[in-house]
Amino acid sequence: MERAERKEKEFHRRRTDILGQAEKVFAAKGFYGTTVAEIAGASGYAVGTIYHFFEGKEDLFTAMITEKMEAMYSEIRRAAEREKSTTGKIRALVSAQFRFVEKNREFCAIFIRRERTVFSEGNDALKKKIIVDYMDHISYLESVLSEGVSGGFLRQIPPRSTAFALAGMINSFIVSWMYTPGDEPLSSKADSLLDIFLKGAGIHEL
Amino acid sequence: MERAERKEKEFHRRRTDILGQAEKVFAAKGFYGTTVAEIAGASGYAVGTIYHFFEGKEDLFTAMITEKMEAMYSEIRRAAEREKSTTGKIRALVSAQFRFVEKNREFCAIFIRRERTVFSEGNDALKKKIIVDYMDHISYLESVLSEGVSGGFLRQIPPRSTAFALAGMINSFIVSWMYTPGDEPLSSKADSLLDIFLKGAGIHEL
Amino acid sequence: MERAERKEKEFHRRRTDILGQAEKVFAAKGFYGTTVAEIAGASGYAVGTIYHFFEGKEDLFTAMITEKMEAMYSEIRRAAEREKSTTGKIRALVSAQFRFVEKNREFCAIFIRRERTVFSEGNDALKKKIIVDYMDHISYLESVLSEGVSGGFLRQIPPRSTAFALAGMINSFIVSWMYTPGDEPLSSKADSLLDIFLKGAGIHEL
Amino acid sequence: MERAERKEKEFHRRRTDILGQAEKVFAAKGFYGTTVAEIAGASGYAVGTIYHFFEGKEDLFTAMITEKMEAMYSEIRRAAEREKSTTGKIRALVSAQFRFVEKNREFCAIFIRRERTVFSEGNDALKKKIIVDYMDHISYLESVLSEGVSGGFLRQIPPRSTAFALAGMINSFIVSWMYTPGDEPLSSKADSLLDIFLKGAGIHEL
DNA sequence: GATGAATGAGGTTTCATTCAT
DNA sequence: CATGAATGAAACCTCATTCAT
Repeated sequence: MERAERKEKEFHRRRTDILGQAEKVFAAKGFYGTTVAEIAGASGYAVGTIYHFFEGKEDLFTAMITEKMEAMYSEIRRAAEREKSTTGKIRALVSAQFRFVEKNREFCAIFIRRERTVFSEGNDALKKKIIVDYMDHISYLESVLSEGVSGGFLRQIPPRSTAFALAGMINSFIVSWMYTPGDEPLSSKADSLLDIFLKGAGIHEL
Repeated sequence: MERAERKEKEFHRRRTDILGQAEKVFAAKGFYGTTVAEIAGASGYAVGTIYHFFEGKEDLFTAMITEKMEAMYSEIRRAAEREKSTTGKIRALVSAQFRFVEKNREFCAIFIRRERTVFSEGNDALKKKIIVDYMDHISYLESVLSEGVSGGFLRQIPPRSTAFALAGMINSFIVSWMYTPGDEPLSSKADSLLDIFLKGAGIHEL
Repeated sequence: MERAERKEKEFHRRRTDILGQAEKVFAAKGFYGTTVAEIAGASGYAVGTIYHFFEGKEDLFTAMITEKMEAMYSEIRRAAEREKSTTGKIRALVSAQFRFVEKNREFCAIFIRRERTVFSEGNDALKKKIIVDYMDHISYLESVLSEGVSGGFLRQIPPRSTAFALAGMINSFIVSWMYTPGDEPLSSKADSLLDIFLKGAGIHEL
Repeated sequence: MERAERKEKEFHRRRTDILGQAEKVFAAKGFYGTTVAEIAGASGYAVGTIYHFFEGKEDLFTAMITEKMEAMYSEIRRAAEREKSTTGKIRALVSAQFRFVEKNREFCAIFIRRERTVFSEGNDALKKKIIVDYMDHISYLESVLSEGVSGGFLRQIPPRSTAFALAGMINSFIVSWMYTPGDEPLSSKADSLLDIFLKGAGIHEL
C-alpha cells in the first residue's frame, strides 16, 4: 500500500497548498471579492482542479477557516497545559495567541473580519462552527480561571464573566496591533495585558 | 419656504425609512447576501426609488453604518460627559454602550460582523472610516482614563493600553450577550464589567 | 381670440426653445447618450413639461430632425429657384447647403451621424422620412440637371446618376470640413467643387 | 505544439463566427437596439461565452467594425496596386469598393449609419479610428490622383479636393444602391461614375 | 486525474414615462 | 399647466460550477 499512501500524501500536500494560497487571496479581497479563478491562479492549478479538492468556494473557505481556527485554539490550549500555575497558564495562553497572530496575520485579518455572513440559504454552518468553537474556547478559559479561584489565586467572580473579559482584552490588543502599523511585536504587550487583567486599572488602598 | 421645508422633511423621513429597513435585511443576510430588490421590497418602494435616495447599494450600506455608528459614539460620549468623576464616566460609558446595543441589536449584528470587505476597487472608504472612528473612540477613552490617572484614581499604566483593554472587555460582553440567547439584559452586566476592569481578576494581599 | 392666439404663440416659442436645446445635447451625446432629464435641464423645464410638448424622447428627436431637415432642403431649393441658368442654380444650391452647414454645425453633426437606428419595434418612421426626403432632394437635383441637359449646358448623362454624384461630392466636402479643424469657411470650397463637378478631373484634349 | 495551434484556430473560428452573427444583428437593429443576449442567441452561444471572446458589447462592436473596415480599405488598395495607369487604378478602386459593398451589405448598412455615438465616458476610440482610417484612405486616393496629375493625365486641381470629390461620389452611389431596391448590381454603375468623375457633367467646347 | 471553455442565473443600475400634487 | 418623485422593465456583465477532452 505504499503507492496509495504516497498518493494520499500528495493529495494532502496539494490541498494544503491551495488552502494556503486561498488564505492570502481571501485576506486581501474578502470572501465575496475573491473569485475561484484567482485562487486557482494563485495556487497554480486549474479551476476545475480546485473542485477535486473542495466541493465549492464556500467549502474551501470553510475548510480554511475551520482548520486554522482549530489549530489556533489547540495551540493555545497546548501552551496553557504545559504550565502548572494558574497565572502561568494565563500568561502562556495570552502569549501563545499573540504568537499565533504574529505568524498568521493574513488568516487573522480574515478571522477578525468575521466574514461568515449567511451563505447560501440558511447555510450558517460556518457561522455556527465559529461561535461554537469560540464558546468552547471561552469555556476552556473559564475552567482555567475556575481553578485559579478555587486555588485562591483569583477573586471570587463568576469565572464566565472573567473569561469573557480576558478574551475581550486579548482580542482588543490584537485588533490594536493589526490596525496600528507600529513595529513592536504584539508579544511584547502580553505583560501589560496580564497586569491589567490581574490587578485591574483602579487603585486599591491597603 | 414652508413648501420646500416640508418636502425636505418628507425626503428625510423616507430616507430614514429605507435606512431602517435596510438595516434589518443587512443584519439578516449580510451585505452581499442582500439584494437591492429586497431592500426595496422591505421598505415598500420600487427598486428605482432606492436610487433617488442613495447612489447605489454600497452608498446605502455606508450611509447606514456611518450614521448609526456616529450616533452610537456620540451617545456614549454624551453619557460620559454628564458625569463628574472618572469612575462615574466609565460607568456611564459602559452603560450607554450597553443600552445602545440593546436598542440596536440588528445594527450591532452587522457592525460586529465588521463587514467592510474590500468594495469596488480600492473603495475602502467605509473601512477606513470605521477604523478612524474606532480609534477616535479609543482616544476618547484614553483621555477619560488619563484624567483618572492624574486624579489618582487609576493606576499609572499607559492609558492607551488600558483604553484598549476596556474597549475589548465591553465588546466581549456585547458579543457574549448577542450570541447567548439568555434573557437577562446586557445592562445588568455593567457592574460586573466595571468590577473586573477596576479591581482586576487577581487577589491583592493587603 | 387675442388670448388664445398669444397662448398658441407662447406654446410654439417654448417648443422651439426645447428643440434648440435638445439639438445641442443630442449633437454632443447622441440619441442614446442623451437623457430626457438632460434636455429638460438644458432647456430650463421640468421633465414632465417636456411631455406636454412631445410624446416622448423619440418624438422629440424626430421633430427636431424633421423640422430642421425640411428647413435645410427648402432653403437650398429657394436659393436655387432664385437663379435662372442651370449653372447658376447649381452654384446657388451648393452655396446654400454650405452656408446652412456652417450655421448649423450641431444639427449637421447629428444628421451626418445618421442616427436613425431602428427605434422601438419597427418604428422606422424617421428613417423612412429621412430617406424619402433625401430622395426627393435628389429628384429635385435631377430636375435641375435635366433642364441643363435639355438646354445643352450639360452632357447627356442619365441625370439621376449625375444628381447622386453631385450630392455625394457636396456631402463629402461637408464631412471633410467638419472633421478637419481648419478655419477656412466651407463656402470657400464651393467653386472648387463646381469646377470638378462640371469639368471633371480628367484632361480633355481639344 | 500541434494541440495549442489547433486550439488557437478553434478560438479564432468561433470568434469570427460570433463577429459574423453580430454583424447581422447590429445591421438590423443598430448598436443600442441590439442586446448581447440576441447576439449570443444568434451565434448559438450562451451570453457568458460571448464574454470569453470580447470584453463587452462595445468591444465586440468595435472589433467587428475595425476588422471589416480595415479589410475593406486594404482590399481596395490591393486592387488599385495591381494596376499601372492612373485611370486603371481609379477604376480598380471604384470596382473593388463596389464589389465589397455587394458582398457585405450588412456591414455597410452599419458602417454607413456611422453609429459611433459617444460610448462610455470619452471612449471615442472607435470614432477616432474610423475617422483616422477614413482620412488615411483619402490620403491614399490623393496619392493616386497626384500621380495622375504629374503624369499629365489629370487636371491641375488640388488632389485632396479631388480625392474628397471621388470618395463622395463613390459613397453616394453606394447609398443610392443600398436604399433603392433595384436589382442591378452596383458594379454596373462603376463606368458611369468614372465617366462623370473624369469628364465632369458640363459640356466642354472644343 | 487535470483542465479550462462553456454555461446561465442572478445582481446592480439606468432611465423613459406617468401622475398626484 | 407645470412639476419631479416614483416606477419597473430591461440591459449588461460576473462568476461559481460543470463536463468533455
